[in-house]
Amino acid sequence: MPVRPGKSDPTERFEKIWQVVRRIPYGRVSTYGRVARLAGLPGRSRFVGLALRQTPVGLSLPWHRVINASGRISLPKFRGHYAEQKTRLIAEGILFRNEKVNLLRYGWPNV
DNA sequence: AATTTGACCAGTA
DNA sequence: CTACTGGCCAAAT
Repeated sequence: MPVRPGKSDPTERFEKIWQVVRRIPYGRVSTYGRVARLAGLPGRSRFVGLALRQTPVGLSLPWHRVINASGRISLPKFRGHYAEQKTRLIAEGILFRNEKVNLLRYGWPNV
């Protein structure tokens, strides 16, 4: 029993985010803002980034399908998991053009 | 308890 | 295209 079920466990607040991310289809991407809205937390895109950073190992989540509203990967280019995220997206057939993804083509949901 | 941080975003210049 | 701003607000420090 890791944690007292109930309030002060922040992990619970992240679960709604994770549920939405899990629904992003293979070969498509979503944005922090869209995920926040679909999770019932409109305007709290930063919270999505936090939730993804806190993703437990073992929970296989398509975190790489979440990019920013500009179509770019929101990670430092020469640090972190930038390369891994890009590789995973390309492996799903998503094309990059100057480090950017066309959200009109790959964005989910459409609006 | 107070302050800073942040895998964001839309607007503006 | 880049750079900066104000808004956002829970989590982390």
